[in-house]
Amino acid sequence: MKTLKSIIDKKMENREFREAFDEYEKEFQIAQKIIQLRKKSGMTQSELAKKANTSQSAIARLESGEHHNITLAFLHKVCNAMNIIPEIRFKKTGL
Amino acid sequence: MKTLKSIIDKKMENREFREAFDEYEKEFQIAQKIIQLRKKSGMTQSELAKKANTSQSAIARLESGEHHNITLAFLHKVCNAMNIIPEIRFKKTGL
DNA sequence: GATAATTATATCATTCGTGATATGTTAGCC
DNA sequence: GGCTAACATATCACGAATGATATAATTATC
Repeated sequence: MKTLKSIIDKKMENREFREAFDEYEKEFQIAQKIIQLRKKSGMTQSELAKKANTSQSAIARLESGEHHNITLAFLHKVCNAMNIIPEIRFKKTGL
Repeated sequence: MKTLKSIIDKKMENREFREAFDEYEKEFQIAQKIIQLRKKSGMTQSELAKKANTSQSAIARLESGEHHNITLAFLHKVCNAMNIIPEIRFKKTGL
């Protein structure tokens, strides 16, 4: 029986796919976190955009998690508008 | 007497300058960390570049800390080549 | 000091993220 | 239903990061 999991597991054996998937997941997590933080601060996308000197569409794009190539400058800018500081830590992988 | 610190402190009163400075410092920290991790793994810039599918000049640029607009994708790529995962955490500022 | 290895800097083309605007979609409210 | 607010999506110009290459500068080794 071909479950979705079995298909993904098979794909995961491929290094490129695995890395792309992991990266995508991380960006998605960032997107989710941004949404969470924005709602907690009680702002709409437009309000946050204005405070961060950007556009509502840019915020929507960030929160969509589709583009996994955001710049650190942009992330900082958005976070600053929410009184948040994004910190980066470097951890060893399992390998 | 005009010390360097007094001049910087004065500039720090300006919001834009302060944010730019803070951001610059963070990028510089990332750059330093990358250098540290690369040396610990015993690779040259060229070796790391090859492993990360980029160029030696790109690694040098990253490590120089001059460009504070690196993309997360690029950071991930370089880190992956060192078996490192960059994690992002969101912290509240003092305000 | 010469030579080689490593890193820094410069330049250019290309790709891609961002800003901006407009428009589509959805959900809630009257 | 119509209306409004909030969010999603599309498109385009522009600027900036990246890839690539070459070359200068630095460091290490002899």
